[in-house]
Amino acid sequence: MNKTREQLEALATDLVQRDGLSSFSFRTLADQVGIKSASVHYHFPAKADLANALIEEYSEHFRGDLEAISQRPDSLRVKLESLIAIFEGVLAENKLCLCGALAAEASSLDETGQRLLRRYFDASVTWIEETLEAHPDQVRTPIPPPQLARVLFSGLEGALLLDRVGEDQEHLAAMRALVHSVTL
Amino acid sequence: MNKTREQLEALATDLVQRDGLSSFSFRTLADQVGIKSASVHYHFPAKADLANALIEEYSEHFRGDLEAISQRPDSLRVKLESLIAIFEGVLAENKLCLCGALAAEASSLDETGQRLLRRYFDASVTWIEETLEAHPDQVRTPIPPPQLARVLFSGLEGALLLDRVGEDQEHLAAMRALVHSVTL
DNA sequence: ACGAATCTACCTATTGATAGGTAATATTCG
DNA sequence: CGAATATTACCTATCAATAGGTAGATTCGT
Repeated sequence: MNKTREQLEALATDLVQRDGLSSFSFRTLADQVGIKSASVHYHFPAKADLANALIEEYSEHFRGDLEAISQRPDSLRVKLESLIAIFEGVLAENKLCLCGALAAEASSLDETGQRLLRRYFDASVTWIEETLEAHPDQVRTPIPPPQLARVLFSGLEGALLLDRVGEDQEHLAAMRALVHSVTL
Repeated sequence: MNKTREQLEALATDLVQRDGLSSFSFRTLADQVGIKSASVHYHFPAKADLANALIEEYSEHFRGDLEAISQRPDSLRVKLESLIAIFEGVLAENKLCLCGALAAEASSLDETGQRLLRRYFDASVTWIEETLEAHPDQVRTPIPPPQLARVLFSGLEGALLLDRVGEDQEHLAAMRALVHSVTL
């Protein structure tokens, strides 16, 4: 049905994750999808609207992935490893987290976009926090869940950033070591 | 003597750390420094050359800060806290790490720029690693220094990214908690 | 027939970059 | 020393390309 809009979003998401929001134009998108740039403006009046749509879609999708992990009857360690696996998958495609990429370019977003970004980070950290609190017996560190959750999520975002310019996946691997040491 | 070039570099560094490399043009720089955009090209033939100069300067400066920390007769914990303080200073100015910001936009760099970025991250991680190894008795975690160093540095880079879009400094604060728990 | 989607055909502003020139400051060498 | 020669640090003027964006006509599915 709304195939064009979906194609545009998919393409734009990919490009943002690879090279950032300012690495492509409406013409880039139009050409690849096979329409004219004016038609892209029909779907997304301005570039900030496009960015906001991408953040919402990405957040929703990520939220779904996290819920899927929650549903499984795994140990805390396995759940956190599944979270890391998501980031490893992104890295395998030579991409960044969409929201991480946009956070570095936050001034190109409007107020709504920045709020959406904040909500994404908040939701992610909160999920980790709740996951930690759901398995209090499997946490093996004096760091309280709220702080540990923040260390884990910013660690993952940073590791993705560093591992992409680096040669191997040292940083995400180190995050695995951290998870291993703080879980039973 | 080379005041113009230095002004251009200082201004460009600031702008990259705030909004990324594509947030400003040679004209932006020229106007603020009071010369013509063509004259900016005299100092930096292309934008990638400017980026490379910025990375080199930033890396050198950061390297100096790290060496200053090494020189001081502090405990491991205090040394790592001094490292965090550097990042807190950057956040206080509403900026990102220059190299972190550029890493999100790595495709606008040339091969040299990407190598310089890699070298910056490598050097930083290596410094942490060596600092940890210099105080083996003060490390209180089973995570080996190489991995711990990577967790710490990607954590700091990520925390900066997240805390800047967020309202407070939750993530850098959490990094402090981590350092507190892994050092004696 | 109607509205959603796309088109043609623009516009204005800006981008990074180049060519060619100029005045002042250094450097080199008879 | 002092004349010849570079070099530094700018300038004006201009380029083709691209940016995001708009107005209004047209096509297409239901």
